[in-house]
Amino acid sequence: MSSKVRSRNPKLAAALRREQLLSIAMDLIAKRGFEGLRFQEVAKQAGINNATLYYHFPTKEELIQGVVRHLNEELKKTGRRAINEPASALEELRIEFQDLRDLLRAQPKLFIVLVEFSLRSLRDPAIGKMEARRDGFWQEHLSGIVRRGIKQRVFRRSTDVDSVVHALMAQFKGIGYHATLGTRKYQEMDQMISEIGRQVEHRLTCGGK
Amino acid sequence: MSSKVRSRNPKLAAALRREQLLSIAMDLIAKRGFEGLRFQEVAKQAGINNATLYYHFPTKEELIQGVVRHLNEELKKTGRRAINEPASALEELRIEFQDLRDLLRAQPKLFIVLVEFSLRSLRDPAIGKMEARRDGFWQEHLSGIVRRGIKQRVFRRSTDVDSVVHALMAQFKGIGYHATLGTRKYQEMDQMISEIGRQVEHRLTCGGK
Amino acid sequence: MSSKVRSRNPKLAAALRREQLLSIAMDLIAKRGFEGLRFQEVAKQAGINNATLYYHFPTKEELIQGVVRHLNEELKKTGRRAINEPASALEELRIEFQDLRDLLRAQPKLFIVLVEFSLRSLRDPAIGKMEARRDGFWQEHLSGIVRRGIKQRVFRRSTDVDSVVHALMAQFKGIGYHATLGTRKYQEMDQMISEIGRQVEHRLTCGGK
Amino acid sequence: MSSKVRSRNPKLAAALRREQLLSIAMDLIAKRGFEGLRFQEVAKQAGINNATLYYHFPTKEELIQGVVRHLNEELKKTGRRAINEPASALEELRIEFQDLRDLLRAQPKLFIVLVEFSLRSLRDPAIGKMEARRDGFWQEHLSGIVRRGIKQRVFRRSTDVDSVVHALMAQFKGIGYHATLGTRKYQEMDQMISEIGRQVEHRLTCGGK
DNA sequence: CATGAATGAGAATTCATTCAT
DNA sequence: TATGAATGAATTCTCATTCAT
Repeated sequence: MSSKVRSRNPKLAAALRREQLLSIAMDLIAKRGFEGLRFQEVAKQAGINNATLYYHFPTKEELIQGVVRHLNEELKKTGRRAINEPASALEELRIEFQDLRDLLRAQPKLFIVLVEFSLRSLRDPAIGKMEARRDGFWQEHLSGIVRRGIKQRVFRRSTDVDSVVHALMAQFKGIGYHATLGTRKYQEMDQMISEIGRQVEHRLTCGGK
Repeated sequence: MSSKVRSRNPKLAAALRREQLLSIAMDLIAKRGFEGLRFQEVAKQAGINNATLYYHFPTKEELIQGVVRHLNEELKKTGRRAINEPASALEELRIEFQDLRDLLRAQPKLFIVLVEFSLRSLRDPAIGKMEARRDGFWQEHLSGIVRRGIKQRVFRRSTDVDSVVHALMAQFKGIGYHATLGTRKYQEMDQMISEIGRQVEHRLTCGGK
Repeated sequence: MSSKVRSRNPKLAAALRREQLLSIAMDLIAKRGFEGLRFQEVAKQAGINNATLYYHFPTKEELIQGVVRHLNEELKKTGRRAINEPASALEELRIEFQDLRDLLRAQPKLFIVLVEFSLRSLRDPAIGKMEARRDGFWQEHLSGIVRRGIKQRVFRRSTDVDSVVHALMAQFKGIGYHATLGTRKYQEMDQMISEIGRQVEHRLTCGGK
Repeated sequence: MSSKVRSRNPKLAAALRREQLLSIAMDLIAKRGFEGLRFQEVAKQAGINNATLYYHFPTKEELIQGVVRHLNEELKKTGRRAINEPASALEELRIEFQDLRDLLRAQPKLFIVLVEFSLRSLRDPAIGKMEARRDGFWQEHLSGIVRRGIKQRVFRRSTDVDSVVHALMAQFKGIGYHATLGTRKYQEMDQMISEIGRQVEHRLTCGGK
């Protein structure tokens, strides 16, 4: 089992094994919850010995922080669609919603783990920092879109960037949260996302206070 | 310490003690997380012996289910404002947002505990059932408002009730989630809530597809 | 529930309640084993409060000793058949076997409890004494039969009373033990008892060393 | 203390340690009873930590089942005398009695543990199965002897194999039971065993119904 | 890299017993 | 007699972590 990961390149092999271990750990967090993550269980599922896992991650804390980074990588992968220079900020925003919808279908686990980490961040400063950093990046990203929208005159001139961005973050989080921990029917989920998308667009593009 | 709860009426005293214990447990869940809830700690904070707590709640599971009920009671208390017959569904909706804002300020802990329970409901069927029930009631409540709004011609005739209600639930959840586990500045929070409120109103009241 | 036991005569009522409690305790020992006997469980099954049971039996040890006495009473009830002056010692012996067979069918629980007490007597001196006393009486009883048999010339003159009596005790115990904790088919049980009975008779009545 | 068990051969060392632990557990059952067996006590007597014992036996149940197997091994060791091709079935039977007598002197604890297990088998299905299996093997073994005796014309032709075998089992159990939990004088014990042996032989070898 | 064995510090739960009313 | 509430002392079991090989 463990031999499958070995290769001629030891550095690569080590990195692969790390990835494998982190992936197992993340799945376990999704399945059993943050506090349900057991060092022994990770090792067992990887087919290695308890103590060997300690070679890769000298403490549970480090394993967890590895999972956070692993999660961030996973989230980045989805955002790639945005690279193909979209026509307008509105387009960009729609892509954000689309990405969310896709990710919800493809990897619902991610959202559960995200919620687990949010809670953990309240108690674990190290996680808190990493979570704040991710939120910060995201906020920046969304701010960019909104600002571009205003500049492009696609969005109302009177738009309050910060409020809208926080609203968007809350809405995105809410969608992920409600979809994975509440409703679980795809159809309902899609209609809900579309509805929120329309609300946002409506408000951002129409005139008025 | 334990004597504070005693009174001439034993039934009342028992109920009060239960409330006290559940309140302590809920606070602990907010502070240390669901899995961080220690039976001993609850007893200690109540000033009673470990085993005495078992007299009141024969298992940890029962204590936890008690906390869910306690939480539901707390949530109901907030909704009372809605009783004073509001003028229209729009008014009702605004009250919902207002209630949310108030509760977020008054008892931010509740939202943390709510998230903890959502996660727990994935793994614990008993909690799952209770959570589904609460969500169901809430959905009904919001559906009523939206339907009344349509009947009153305050909301667009073409409104798809289910989508809107799920959108609202996701947004409310997102607000609580983002406000307690992300941003924590009151001003940002308020602006975010207002922004979402305006989006919703805009979409529900303006004509168009 | 508890009122059923009450009567005009308080002394009688108390005695009846004691009997009831001991009976419950004995059944519990049969069902769950000696160490499985729970003070709380006895109270619960009697429909009284934990603390009330302490009124009747100030300690668990006293409850247990009460059960031993209760068991002895039960055992005495069976022996009554022997009173009707049997013709000979052989007759008496046969009655012993018959009594055993009957008791095994009527109250198999007794034998389980007897075994429980034998084991307990190894560790609990108080029980040990009571058990030794019962065994002593029984030994006397059997010695009487054997001696009468010799005097009546029904049994071999060369019979060694002590050996035979101990053999009988071992056999009776073995029958109860094997029948309740091993075989449980009535037919097999009866044939086994008859076989042993024949062996004993054969040896006791035939000539030769 | 724990180092005494270590050796160059790790497999052997592990097996030895297991044996050591099981032996300690069996002694404790004999001394304190089945329910008096404390995981901690076993660990303490082995000079290892509580948790280390759990490394070897993941649950108390597994430890106990290990003890049953250990006990069976011990019992098998005694039966070896029978291998030296005895002259006749009568000889074989006498060897059985002799083995019993020897074992009673050499390892009286075994009998206590056997009784403990019989009782436990009433409540614990896993133990029940193991006990039934042992009894089954023993029954087969004794049946073989009796059948050979009939074929060899040493035992009465009209012998009912099943009854005799069950009678023998009950008698053997009774001897062990009475000798370890009742009488404890060697002389009385020996005479009792001889007496029963003579009864059995007499009945099996003499003619008559 | 890898492993088997070991450990200390908890954590939940049980139970006989006590006490005020 | 009877009860509800309380308690201390166990006891089983879990888990992150360490260490010799």
